[in-house]
Amino acid sequence: MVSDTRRKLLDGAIASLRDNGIAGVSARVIAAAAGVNQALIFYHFGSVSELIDAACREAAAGQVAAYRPRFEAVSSLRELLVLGQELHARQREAGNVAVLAQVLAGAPYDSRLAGAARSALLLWAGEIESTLQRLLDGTPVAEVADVVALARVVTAAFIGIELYEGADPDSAAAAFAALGQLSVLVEVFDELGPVARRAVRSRIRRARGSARPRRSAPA
Amino acid sequence: MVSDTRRKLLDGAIASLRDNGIAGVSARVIAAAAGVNQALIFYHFGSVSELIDAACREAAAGQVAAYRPRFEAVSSLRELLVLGQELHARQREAGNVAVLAQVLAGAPYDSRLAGAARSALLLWAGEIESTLQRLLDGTPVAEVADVVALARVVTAAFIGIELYEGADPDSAAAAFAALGQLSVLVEVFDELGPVARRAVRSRIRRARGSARPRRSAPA
DNA sequence: GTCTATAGAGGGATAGAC
DNA sequence: GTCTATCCCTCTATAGAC
Repeated sequence: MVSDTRRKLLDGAIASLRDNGIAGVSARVIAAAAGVNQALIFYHFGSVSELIDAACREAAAGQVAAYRPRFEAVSSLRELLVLGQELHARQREAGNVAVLAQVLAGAPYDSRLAGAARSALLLWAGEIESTLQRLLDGTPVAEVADVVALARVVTAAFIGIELYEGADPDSAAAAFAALGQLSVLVEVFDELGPVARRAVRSRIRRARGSARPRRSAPA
Repeated sequence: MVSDTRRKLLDGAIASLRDNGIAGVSARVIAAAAGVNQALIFYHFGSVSELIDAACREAAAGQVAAYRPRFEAVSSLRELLVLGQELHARQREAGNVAVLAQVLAGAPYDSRLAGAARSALLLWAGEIESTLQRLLDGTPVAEVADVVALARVVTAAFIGIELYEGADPDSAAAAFAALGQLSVLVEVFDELGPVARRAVRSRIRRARGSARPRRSAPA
């Protein structure tokens, strides 16, 4: 059972990150958002970075768990996209993806943040990965695409769009629309069935000669 | 002609953003990197945000101009990807994409940074857009994809991968590999020619009924 | 245009009373 | 566990000498 103050601080950290950005968070800002004394951050978590680390891990785990049934209900790429758009829209209220983007921006300069970011990315990418695995299994696309890696591009693109949104909301909307178009393309491709499969196989044979071989799924 | 001090400050701002992140830059840090007195930032630019704004716009314009011939020489999606990977690798030295990611992270909380980020994104996305336009013109993919929007997803994905790299370098490499696989898919698709075209057209007709209509290119 | 010095706010972190 | 008070540092920005 997490004590009341710890709870408030974890929530306050996420709220501050969302409202002030990684450049605007501080012990005082977080404590004010949490409604507790500033010194308690150091008593309970040791430092601001450690608090953010804990808050980010917890929030990501909770969010991913909450969306798991939704991911499991998805039965096509376009449904996955719709889920992504909903997730993006909900960010206005909860802001968890925006928070992740902020932590990610700070990661290269703070090892605690890096750990938190890695943990959150793994959770989200894992969820996307198992969904893609299920959707693409046995399709021609699966022959050419490494699903693990694909899940990571999708995750990266999602975060990129989130950041894009902060600077240029209209363009971000257009980017989402384009993702939808790409998913249509993949679906059409899969509907081509054997024709596509043959073309893919012959292309891969050709590519093997000149390009580096396709990597197997990393750990 | 940009004065010597202004020049040093513009360079120092980019270097500091790259080395310290948006959360770690300050007038003192930038002045130290530039090797000039801290007070000169305010004399020449008015504020730290305004300096970053100017530096970011200038750097983006310079980088895009420098890469323009390379973009123009690209003749396939996979070549475009190779160019992207090279650009990504060069970031270890110049760090301009990482800088853009940092500015982007700060954009929602600072209108100056937002302007700088918008400007840089427009430049990069524009370059990618005209390249894609050239590569995809007349292909089946062009029938389903809005090139303007597509360029923005690619830009967003690129930035997302850059951030991903800061937290989890191995995964970022995997993400790049997946982009390569997607470009193979698109190429195979285009090689299918009339078959793909017919499938796309019929799919679009079906989609028009249930989904919202495809948007025309925004301004 | 460049410097020193400094005002005044806010930062992380700790000591010690309760 | 929580509080106040505080140390000492860094921050932006400006004033004023040169």
